[in-house]
Amino acid sequence: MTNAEIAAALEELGVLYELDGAVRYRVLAYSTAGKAIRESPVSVEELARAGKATDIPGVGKTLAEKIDALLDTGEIPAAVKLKAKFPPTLVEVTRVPGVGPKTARLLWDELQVASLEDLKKAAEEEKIRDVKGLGPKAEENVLAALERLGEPGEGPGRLLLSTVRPIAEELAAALREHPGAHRVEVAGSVRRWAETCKDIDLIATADEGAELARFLVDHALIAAAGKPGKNGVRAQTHNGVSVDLRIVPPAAFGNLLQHFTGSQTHNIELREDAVKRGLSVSEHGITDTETDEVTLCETEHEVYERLGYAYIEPELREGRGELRAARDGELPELVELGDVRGDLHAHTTLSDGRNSLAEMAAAGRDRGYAYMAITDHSASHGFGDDVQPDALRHRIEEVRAWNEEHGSRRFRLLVGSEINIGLDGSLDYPDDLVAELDWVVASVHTSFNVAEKDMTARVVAAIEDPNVDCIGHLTGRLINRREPYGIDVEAVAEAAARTGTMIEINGNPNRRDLSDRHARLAADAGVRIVLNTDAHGVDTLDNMTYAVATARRAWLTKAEVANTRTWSEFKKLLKK
DNA sequence: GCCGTTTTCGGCCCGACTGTTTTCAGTCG
Repeated sequence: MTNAEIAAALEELGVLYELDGAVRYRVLAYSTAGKAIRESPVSVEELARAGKATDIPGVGKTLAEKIDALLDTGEIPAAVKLKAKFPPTLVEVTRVPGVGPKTARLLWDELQVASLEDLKKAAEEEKIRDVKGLGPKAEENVLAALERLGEPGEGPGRLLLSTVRPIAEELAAALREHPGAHRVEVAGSVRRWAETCKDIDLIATADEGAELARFLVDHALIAAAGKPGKNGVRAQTHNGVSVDLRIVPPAAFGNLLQHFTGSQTHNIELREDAVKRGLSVSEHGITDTETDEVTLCETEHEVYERLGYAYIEPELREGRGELRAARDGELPELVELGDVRGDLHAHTTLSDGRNSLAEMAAAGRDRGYAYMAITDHSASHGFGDDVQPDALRHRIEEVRAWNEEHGSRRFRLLVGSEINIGLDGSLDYPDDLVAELDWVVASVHTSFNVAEKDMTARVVAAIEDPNVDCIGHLTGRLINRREPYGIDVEAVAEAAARTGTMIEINGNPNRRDLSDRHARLAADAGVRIVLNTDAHGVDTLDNMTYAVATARRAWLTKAEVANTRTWSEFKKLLKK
C-alpha cells in the first residue's frame, strides 16, 4: 500500500469523525498524520510492518493500530462503522469549497443531502435557505462552487514552480518600478522554492497602497481582479494563476513577509512555541501577552531574533525540525548556486539536445564552471536519439580535441554518457568502451512497470558496476504528470554509499529527482549528491537553480554536494 | 488523538472574510 493510499484512508476517517461531531483536535490529528505519511520519504507500510509507525511525527499508538488494521484487512474498523452511519459520498460534500464538514452535517440532518447531486438539487430547488443558519447566498455559492468543480483543468490544482515563478518575478519587478512602492517581495511557496504552487503571494510597502494595487490590476499579465484597496488586491493572470498582493506599513514588513512566506506548518509550530513563551505572533506583529506590548519588525531577521531563533532560510520553512535547529544553533549552512563548480549531465544534438557540443561547452565555460560533462543518451535510447558505440567513440575524440583547442586549467570538458540501465541492471555499451569515458550517469528510461524489488535490484546492479559514477533521476517521476516508479530509495542509498556511487538531484523543474526528502535521506546515508541540470540546450543550463533549491530544501551543505569541489578534489571521488 | 528543556494531563496559531446573525460560527489560508 502506498503512502498516499494510507494517508487518504486516515484523512477520510478524520472527515468521518468530524461529521460525527468529534472534538476538532482529534480531527486535526488525522489530517496532520495524513500529511506526514504522504510526505514520508520511506515506505510507511514497511515502517508499520516493522512496528515503527510511531516514528512518524503525529502518529501515536492509536493511529499506528489503525494503520496496522488497514494493512492487514484493507480497511479500518472505525471507518467501516462510520460509513454505515453516513453515506460515503457525504465525504465528497465536505470537499466542496465553502461547505466544510459542519455545513455538510447540517445539510444531511435537515435535508438528507448525501452526495454532490443531492447538494446541487437542494440548492437549485432553493431548499437550503430554509435551514437555520443558511440563506439564499449559501445556495448561490454552492452552485458556483459545483460549477467550478465541474470545469476540467480548473479547481485546486497546483502549478509547477517553473510555470509560476517567472510570472511572480515579472509582477514583482513591475511593482518595484512604481514610484510609490518602497519594498516589494515575492512570498509564499514560490519563495520557499516548493515543487508546485497554488498561487502567487506578493508583499509590498507603499506610500499610496490603493494606487499600487490599481497599478497591478492594470498590468498586461492580469486578466481579472477584485476591488483594489489600500491593503492590496486579489487578481488572476490570463493563464489562471491567482495573485495576492498585500500592502502594509513599512514598520511591519518583516512580520508580513514572514507570515506570507509560511509554510502553514512552519507558522503553526512557530506560534505554538511562542505561546509557551508568552508571545502571540501574527502578520501584524509580536505581542507580549503579559504587557500587551507589540514588537513590529521591518525585517524577517528581527522576527526570528525576537522569538529566540537564528534566521531560517525560506527553503527550510516546512515544519521539518528547522525551528528546533534554529533555537539550538544547529541549522546547516546551505549550499548556494555560487558554490557549484560544474554541471555533470547535459545533452547535445548527438542525441536529443538542441545545441552542438561546441555551443554547450562554451556555455558551460562562460558560466564560470570548472568542468562540465557531455552525457548524451546511449545505444538503446528510442525516438531516433540513440548513440551507437562508434558514434560514442567519435564523440570521445571530439571532446579530446575540444579540450586541446579550448580547454585550460580553469575549464575542462568531460566526455560522458547517460547510459540506459537495462531490465537486468546491465548497461547498453561494451565495458571497454564505458571504461574510456570520464564520467558515467546511469538512468532508467524504459520498463518502469516492474515490481519494486526488481526495480531496486536493477538499479543496485548498476550501482555496483565499477564504471558507473552516478545515478540519474532515480525515481523517474514527472511532477504532476507521472508518479515515481516503485523503488526502495533507502536500499539504493545504502548501496550507493557503500560503493561510492553518487546520486544526482536532477534540476529539470518537472523532475527535481531526487526530491528534497529523498536527497536528505541519501545524504544522511552517506551518499555524495551531485547537482545536475540534464540540460537539453544552452538555455536549460539555468535549471541549476532548481537543483540548488532542491538541495537547500534537503538541508544540504556545500560539503555534502560533490560538484562544489575543484576538479582535482572531485576527481578523487570518482570510482575508477 | 498527539505530545512534553515549564506538563504523562491539559494544553493544542491567528486573523480575514463571509453570511448569517444582532454577537458569532464556519471556512480558509
